[in-house]
Amino acid sequence: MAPHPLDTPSIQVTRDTQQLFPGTSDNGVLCAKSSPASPTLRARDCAVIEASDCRGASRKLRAWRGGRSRPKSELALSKQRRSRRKKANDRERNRMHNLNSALDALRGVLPTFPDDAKLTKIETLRFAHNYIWALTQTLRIADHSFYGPEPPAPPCGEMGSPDGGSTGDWGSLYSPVSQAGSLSPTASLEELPGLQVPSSPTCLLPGALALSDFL
DNA sequence: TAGGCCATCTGGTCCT
DNA sequence: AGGACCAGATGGCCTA
Repeated sequence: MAPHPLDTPSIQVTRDTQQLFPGTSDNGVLCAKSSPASPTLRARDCAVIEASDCRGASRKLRAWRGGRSRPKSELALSKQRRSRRKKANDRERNRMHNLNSALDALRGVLPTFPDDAKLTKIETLRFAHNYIWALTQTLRIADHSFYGPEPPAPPCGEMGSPDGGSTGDWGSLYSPVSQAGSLSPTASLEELPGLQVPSSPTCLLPGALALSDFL
């Protein structure tokens, strides 16, 4: 298990240590970023902050200068901005590491074929969604078969995914719809651990669904 | 070599 | 004021 980023604060000498907030020009014009930036960044960042240029620029400028507090030197401001950005970068890095850890945990409970195959992020999310949906349907069918024909199964048209049916971009009525099946295992649905496919899938699991259909 | 995936940096926005 | 979250940009790595 990889060390948690929070436990081991990452000390990375990256671009940010070299070119973060190059500072201001002599006349006090703030040029926020000099690294290769997007056109939008170029348009909005390395511009002279003037009221006529930016929305609420005067307010930003006042805030940037420290509001009503004692004005700081340009050097101090530059140091402060650099420090804040570095801390923000660290937090963002940790946040993404946590997100990836959660994603790894999710991968850990999802069956993959072969076992060491690693799903991408989007595949993991789609697979998890559809896998949960399939398990839910399996439980529902199992209940029906155990307690008899009643209560009657809802019409197929009312069976949506676990999120209430309004799946949006996640899928349609039949949730296991392949949207990006880059992983192409040949295993059938019956091979999914803990997933017992009814002998008569009827409308729930039409046809022979492959694992790739869950992605 | 093009395309996909990913990590990281960054500025903006919202919230506490 | 500062943190969380988000989306855009960028560069690196890998594979077909």
